Amino acid sequence: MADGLYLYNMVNKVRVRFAPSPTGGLHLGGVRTVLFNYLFAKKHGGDFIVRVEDTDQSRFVEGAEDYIFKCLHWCGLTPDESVLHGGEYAPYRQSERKEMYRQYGEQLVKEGHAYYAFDTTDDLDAMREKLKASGSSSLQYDQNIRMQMNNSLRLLPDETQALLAKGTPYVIRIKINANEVIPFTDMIRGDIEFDSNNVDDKVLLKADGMPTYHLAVVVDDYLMKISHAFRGEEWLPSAPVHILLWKHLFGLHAMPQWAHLPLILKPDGNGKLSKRDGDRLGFPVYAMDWQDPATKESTKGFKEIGFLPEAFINLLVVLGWNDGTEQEIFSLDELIEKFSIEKVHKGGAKFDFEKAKWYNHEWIQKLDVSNYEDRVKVIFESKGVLITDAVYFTKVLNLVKGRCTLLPDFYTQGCFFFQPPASIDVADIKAKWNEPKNLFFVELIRTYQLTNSWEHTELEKEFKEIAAVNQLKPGELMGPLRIMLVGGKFGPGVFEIAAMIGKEETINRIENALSLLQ
RNA sequence: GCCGCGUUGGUCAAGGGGUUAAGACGCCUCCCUUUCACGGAGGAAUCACGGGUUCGAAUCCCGUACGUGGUACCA
Repeated sequence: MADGLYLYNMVNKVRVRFAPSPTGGLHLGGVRTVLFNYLFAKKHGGDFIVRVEDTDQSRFVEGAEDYIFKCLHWCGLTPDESVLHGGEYAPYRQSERKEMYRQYGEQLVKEGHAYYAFDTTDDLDAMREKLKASGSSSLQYDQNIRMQMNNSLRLLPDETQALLAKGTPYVIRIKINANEVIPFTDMIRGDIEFDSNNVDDKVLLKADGMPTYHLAVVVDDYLMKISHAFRGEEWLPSAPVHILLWKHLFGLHAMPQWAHLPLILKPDGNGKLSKRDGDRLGFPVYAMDWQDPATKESTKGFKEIGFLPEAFINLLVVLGWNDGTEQEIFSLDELIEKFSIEKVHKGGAKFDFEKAKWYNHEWIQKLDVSNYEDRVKVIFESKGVLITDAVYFTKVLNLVKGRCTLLPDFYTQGCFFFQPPASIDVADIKAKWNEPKNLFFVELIRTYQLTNSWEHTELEKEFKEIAAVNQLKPGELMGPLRIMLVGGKFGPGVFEIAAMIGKEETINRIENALSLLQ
């Protein structure tokens, strides 16, 4: 795609928006849309606006709006303007802008680009049944059918006025002209053309006085001076309606540049990734834990299962974008520098949870533990391990971080530094246990009690000396020692563990295990 | 059904007329490690299909198939 494509709109400040509906948890795809918006804005020194699209009162969910802002905050994607952050184009909640939309709807009617429609739900159902029965290829309310319907196009002006005066419920529909080509340029997909004969007369203003998405998005993008509009691919089919609305209302020259983002697909099959797929396959789909206030059903989030925000952002951005090099790990600052909308793919990408975890593992290694030790501490304390020595805690985290993929792994990999193992795999030791080994450990305890240097190299040296004297292979003894100290075959070097937990604790654990072996 | 969009290993993908068709995740083998990981070295595995255009096509064109999105007074 040519670099100059979207440049003409760069004369004005870049302003982008994320426009969520407060209807539930924030989906991966939603966060990625935010991310692409945010990166584009920041790269070009622009503003990132969050506008709440709550025009469908029947789908409104209490708490969802607040939750969305919490997710954005966790991801580090802070809006410049929003319901929460204020801004000169307030209000940023569409329900509070309700009155603004009607005048544009009326204007369109006055200018002949829209009309009043009085059809009831039953009328519409009947129309579709009729069309289906007649074998029509389209079931839409469009130019072919509108003159048979109950609207101001077919009715006499007097009849329309009478209905209006009576307070008959009505909607405003856009009037799509026949035989028109509606072209537009998408920043990702290039030139696209729609035939107006395939576009239906969409409802613009609902009977309850609220705008539909189609009217609201155009009016608000204009009023909020949006320069570039990114949204999911599912919006592509309704783009012609928006283009026409821009043409009639504000002029095409003022229209933002569009980019329709590819979808995030389920790992198996090809459909759009849904919350259900996550439940079924065992991974989260929402950014953070979400509980539906009505059903009380709760859903796990990436944050809560132990993802770092840096990793979450990283794994999302590469789902449909990369900078053309081999680089895979990007910080937010690097992304702002390197992101380009033209490099976003056209096709959808299947979500791969294994790779997602790999990103988190990489970020755990890359970041200093100070970035996440507070969160890890909460995990330890939730399991009943109180952290009293912060320095010791940090040391442990550094020792085990290499083997951690998700934050809770720090607990499984490090809990034995704070308390004796909950269970010891005695059976594993017993399999090859004999009296000489028993005597070795008795002697090891005696030696360790007398040693004055409690340092891992020294402990290892003494351990091997005793083994040599007793003509035993150290390798056959280190396994048992590890199990005595940590409970199983995992964790860092045994002597490092012994050095960390200290003389008294080491000896206690060996003695305890020996008694279990009797 | 109609309309739109898409299609490089199992997955994410680079590549846009001439390449041994990068790299990553996952998988397998080996090395390192007397644990588990990390790390290192290898390996298996890909251009949806059919026609063109061309000296030459994963790359350009046309079909087909498949997938997916839309087809609401939902966004």
